[in-house]
Amino acid sequence: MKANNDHTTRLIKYKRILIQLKSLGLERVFSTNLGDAIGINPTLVRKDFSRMNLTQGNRKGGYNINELIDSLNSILGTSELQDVVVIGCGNLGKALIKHEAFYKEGINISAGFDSNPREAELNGIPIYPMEVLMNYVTQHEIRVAVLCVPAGAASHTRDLLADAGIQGILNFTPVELKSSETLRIQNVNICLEIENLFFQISGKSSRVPV
Amino acid sequence: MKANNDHTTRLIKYKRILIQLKSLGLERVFSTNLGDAIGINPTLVRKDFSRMNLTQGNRKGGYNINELIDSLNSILGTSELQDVVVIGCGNLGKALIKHEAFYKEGINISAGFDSNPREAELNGIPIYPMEVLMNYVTQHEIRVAVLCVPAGAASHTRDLLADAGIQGILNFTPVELKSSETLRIQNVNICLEIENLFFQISGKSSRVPV
DNA sequence: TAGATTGTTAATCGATTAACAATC
DNA sequence: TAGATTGTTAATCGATTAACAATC
Repeated sequence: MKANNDHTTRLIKYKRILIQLKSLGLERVFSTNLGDAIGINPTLVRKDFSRMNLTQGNRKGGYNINELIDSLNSILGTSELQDVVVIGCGNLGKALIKHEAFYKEGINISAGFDSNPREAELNGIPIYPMEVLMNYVTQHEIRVAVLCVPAGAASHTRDLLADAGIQGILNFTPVELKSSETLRIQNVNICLEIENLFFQISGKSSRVPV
Repeated sequence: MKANNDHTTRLIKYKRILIQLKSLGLERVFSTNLGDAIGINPTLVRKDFSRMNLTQGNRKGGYNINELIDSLNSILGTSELQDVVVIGCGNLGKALIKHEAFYKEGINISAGFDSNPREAELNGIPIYPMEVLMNYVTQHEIRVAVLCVPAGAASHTRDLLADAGIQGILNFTPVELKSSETLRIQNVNICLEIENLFFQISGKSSRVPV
């Protein structure tokens, strides 16, 4: 599970680096280059490629960047726009809706939902009341939601989303939600990350024996 | 590194669960309870406690919650407010500054910085131009920054923060920054997490052999 | 050809878990 | 005491890395 996740994350990173290298005019790349770029051992790069069955490297000239990008696209899914909805349009939800950088990276926020919408749209993206969520999600075949509701509403909203047929949630609430068979959850706990940072830099972390 | 990170994350989670259990009136807790709560094996809970040298469980009655919280506090650092600054006051930066939930969890946003501030304060939190960053950070002994600048400014701002003596960065830009000896970086790449979710639910992830 | 890089097997490393004696 | 739970050692598991034959 965790491993698979790490593995996937690396594949996505390879793809991004490759697109950048391509835009710089490069045509071929070595496992060492990719390893350097994402901070891992080149052997692991080759192992990753081998694991995804694209044994297409040339034992002299490395990998063809275009072919590699194609392979990664076919494995990771298209590089076209992927629709998500934002649930909870408070400060954070609104910021994500207005955040233009997502679009550039292939993510399209198709609508926002709020139990009590203060505006009808933001940057041209419609904001609907929660009541129409189920309908909207079904009609537009939305599979992924970004959860930005207050902590108190997290668990209840998770269930709503599950009922509506959502399959993946990026969870920004401080309530840690657990993945199930049909609903995959990625928790982003900002406070926990900050607390973690404070601990790491406190020097106390080295006291914990390895 | 990764391991240590996971270990720390678990310690923080224990602490939070324990505080909640305490607020419910509980006084003692078993390793099984904590394991259930954060979704891990109870042996790992005991191992974690053992690793941090608080062998204080009672072989019949489990652990005393108060003692456990005290121990965790002394290891993780105080539970008092911890000051951070937000760098980059665009949509996301502003949202974090206005996000009141941080305060409840012991995190105090002490100021915001922007290369071109549009307002002097938000929710009573002052917004300063980048020029005064170094001075402010030194004077207020700020050690952790939350980075919300545009992708193009990420790397440059990282260097600025390092020069100013910042020791930890929570990085919300899509540019993956690397930790150094003196500057620890926690990357939160929203687009990557979403892309990961889409892959996980696509069913293709199971094609990748384990 | 000689040199370089891949793909893959075997070795290592570290984290998690099982098992169980200690003991409350 | 008998039963239950801890603390810790040994076993397992999986991910990463080293080594190296294959080959361009």
